[in-house]
Amino acid sequence: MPEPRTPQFCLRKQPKQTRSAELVATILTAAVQVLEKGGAARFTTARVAERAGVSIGSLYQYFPNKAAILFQLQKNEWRQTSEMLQSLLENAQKPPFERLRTLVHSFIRSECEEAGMRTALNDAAPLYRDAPEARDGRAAVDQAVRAFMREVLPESAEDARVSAGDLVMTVLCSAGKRFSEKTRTSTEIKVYADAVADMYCAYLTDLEHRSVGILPALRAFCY
Amino acid sequence: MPEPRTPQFCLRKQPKQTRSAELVATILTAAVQVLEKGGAARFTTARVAERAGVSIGSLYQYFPNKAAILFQLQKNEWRQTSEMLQSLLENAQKPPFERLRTLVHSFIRSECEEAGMRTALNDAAPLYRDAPEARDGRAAVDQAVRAFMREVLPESAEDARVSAGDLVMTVLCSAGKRFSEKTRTSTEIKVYADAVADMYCAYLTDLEHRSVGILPALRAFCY
Amino acid sequence: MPEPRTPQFCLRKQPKQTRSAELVATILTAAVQVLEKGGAARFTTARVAERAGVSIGSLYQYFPNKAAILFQLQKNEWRQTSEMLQSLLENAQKPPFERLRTLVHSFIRSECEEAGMRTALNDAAPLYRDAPEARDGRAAVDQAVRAFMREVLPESAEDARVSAGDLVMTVLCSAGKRFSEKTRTSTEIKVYADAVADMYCAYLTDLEHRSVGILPALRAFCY
Amino acid sequence: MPEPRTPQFCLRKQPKQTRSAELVATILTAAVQVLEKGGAARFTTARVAERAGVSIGSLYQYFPNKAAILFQLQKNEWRQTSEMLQSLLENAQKPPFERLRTLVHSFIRSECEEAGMRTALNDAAPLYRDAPEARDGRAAVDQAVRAFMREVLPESAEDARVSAGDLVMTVLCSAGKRFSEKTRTSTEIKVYADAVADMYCAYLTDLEHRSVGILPALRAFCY
DNA sequence: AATGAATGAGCGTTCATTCAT
DNA sequence: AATGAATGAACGCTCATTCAT
Repeated sequence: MPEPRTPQFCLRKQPKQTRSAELVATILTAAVQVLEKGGAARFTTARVAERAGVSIGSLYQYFPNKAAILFQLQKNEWRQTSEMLQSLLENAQKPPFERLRTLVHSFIRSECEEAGMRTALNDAAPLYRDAPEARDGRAAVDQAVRAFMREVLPESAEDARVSAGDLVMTVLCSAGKRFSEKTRTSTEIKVYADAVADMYCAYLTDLEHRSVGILPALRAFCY
Repeated sequence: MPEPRTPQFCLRKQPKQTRSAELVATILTAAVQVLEKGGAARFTTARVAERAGVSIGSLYQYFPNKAAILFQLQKNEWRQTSEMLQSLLENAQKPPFERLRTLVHSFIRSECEEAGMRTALNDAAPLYRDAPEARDGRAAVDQAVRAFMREVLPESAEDARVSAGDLVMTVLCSAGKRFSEKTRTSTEIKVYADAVADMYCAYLTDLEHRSVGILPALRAFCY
Repeated sequence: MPEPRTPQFCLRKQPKQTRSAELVATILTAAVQVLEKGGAARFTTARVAERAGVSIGSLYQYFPNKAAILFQLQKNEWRQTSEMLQSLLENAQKPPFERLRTLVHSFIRSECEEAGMRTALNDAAPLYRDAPEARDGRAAVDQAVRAFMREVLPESAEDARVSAGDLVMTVLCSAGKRFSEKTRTSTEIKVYADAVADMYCAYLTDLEHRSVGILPALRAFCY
Repeated sequence: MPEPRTPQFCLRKQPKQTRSAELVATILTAAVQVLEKGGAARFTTARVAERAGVSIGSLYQYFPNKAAILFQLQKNEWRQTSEMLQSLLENAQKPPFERLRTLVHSFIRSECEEAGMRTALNDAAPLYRDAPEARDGRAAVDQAVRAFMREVLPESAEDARVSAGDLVMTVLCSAGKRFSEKTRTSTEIKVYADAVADMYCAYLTDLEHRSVGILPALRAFCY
């Protein structure tokens, strides 16, 4: 069994002590600022350390390399987004499509709000993209999405539901990222989010109807 | 008199002579190989020159800087895709939605085929992203898309058509890019492309019906 | 918010610690040697670092760029010359013209002593010439010169004194530089310095006499 | 007898044919323009050739290297200046000191007029400075100066005259160069040139008087 | 634990000069 | 004679990472 290569992207030590945890937080905050200010190209460990008011040596005591900092940033983004999506999807108070619409709006708005940082983080993606831990964050969201899809597509086959859920999430992420590349007004965001939500609703409605055989005629139109 | 900022991303000399054109082609081919082999991070002018069997000086006689090479690669990609999309959209033989479906399939398949190079090219985007010439390639496609939308949404308002066309293209591009990040089997591609096409068809159908007032009931389902 | 153009010609860190100060001194000494040995054309950061027995990275930790090294050298020259000129001008023991003569001798001798380095430094001037800090060194000397001129030309108008002082200094600098371009014997130096001093004395004497109206006849000789 | 190292600074071929002579002239004119436009740092053979509308190959057929072009430029400057100085010095119509004053004015004005080019040429001096032919241009002027000095200092010893002449010329050149480093108004030029001329007149007058023993008292003032 | 000075491989780019055509 | 494509050594400079203190 080959020894796993040590310096990956994970934290060097689990910061149990409060002191350490604070330091990590400070560094990550500084990293965000550096990323926002100068973009991925100007993101250097020296700048992060300076901004954090910490020596480079200390920085390297908690992060094995530059990529690890960026990866941690990305993980935090994912966790945050993930929590938002979950809470919106599980809110049983509202009808499913209304929840979906809200989710689209929230997601896209949040993408636009931190566009600068996200673009920079995205530019830096090549540095941490290969991390195996990268997809761990998705599990929780995936589960919530699947549960949601069972509500919306009760009659469809399970694999159809899974793939529909994947498509919805993939499109949301990618289109959100693309859309937020430019600065957007509040109105632009609303219009775009509504269009995406409309598309989702039409798609999911159609999908369900097809599986229960209600609209064969409509489907024929596609060919 | 402010010095004209000559060296942007355009070619240094229009290669009129066959000799020059060949050299440019050789360099671009080498660039693709370097990009595929080592990704954006290992893409250096020296490596490109070496791979092309050309001195670094010769390389710089045709390209003003590294970004220009990448930009030229991107432009070629764009042109190629653009031509494909146009020819598929304008093919009046098939019904619109079938054309759309074919287009989605072709686009996503082509994205997946050169995934490695495209990903690397995308990683390098920060280097040429700000080029003013970057959006010139879209004009032709945009026009074809608008014409197509007039076929599909004859009753809708013009601005609704434009925004629907934008959404369709944005989603296609971004979702295609995202999807092709991983290696995909032919089946995965088909399933995914069908799902996207289904989504588009449902969306556009719904959009048109709404504007002619046929399906108010279906829309109510969304809330 | 325009990025503050940090890296000019000043030192990157004020070398507070002895360690740093020593390193800076080592680098500057090496720079002088490189300059003397190979002239401005062969003055490269790599050579300076190598000669200083220091990595190129270390060099750049203290100097933001090549020009900064040369500029520092120039500043040191200026400071040294400046101190010499001041002390000679203010020495109230000797009569003014004797002080002036001593000054000319000292200045020209010192120019000739380090001629090689000074010529090279001068050749490199285009690199740092535009520095705003370049003229700060002159203030102290200017003041001393003005005070001296008040002794020598007590009856002349203030602006005449200022312009006479400027002329004397300009001529001294430029003629000294030109003269020291070739290797000179001690005798040549003495002869030349005496000639310059004679010229100054004659000029200043004449100037003062003219303003007090003593020698109108002598002036007539000029036309 | 060792074969003289071929590629020095002289022209590659004496351009006997009109065609060649024209080409050389074209190149030199272009060189001046390149020098004026971009300074010494941007002075490249490629730019000169392009500006001259000539291939680099042709350029190298007439000039063995870059330095040779600059050297030729410098020689032309010298010849031009030289002719001006000679004609002014030899003009027997006016009294000597008036000629000298005119000369100073003309010289400094001409230095200021082409300041940009001259500064650039000076910056490039390290490239051609070592040419042995460099001092040939001075012979004619030196002779004219010596003749002039015999007029002004008829009673002085020959070597005193020579060294006075040298001083006058050295100071004129160097002070002119220094003075013309900044852009100057017509008034500034006049004031400065008059000051220099005054200095010369006072100096030469004093020198002559000293050698004929007229002003021992004045001389005493110097010590 | 914390520091930050030191390292040096590596990068993008220029330009004087040559030489096959 | 004229061309201009080709060369490649050399440059200035950055920055992730280490390690002696």
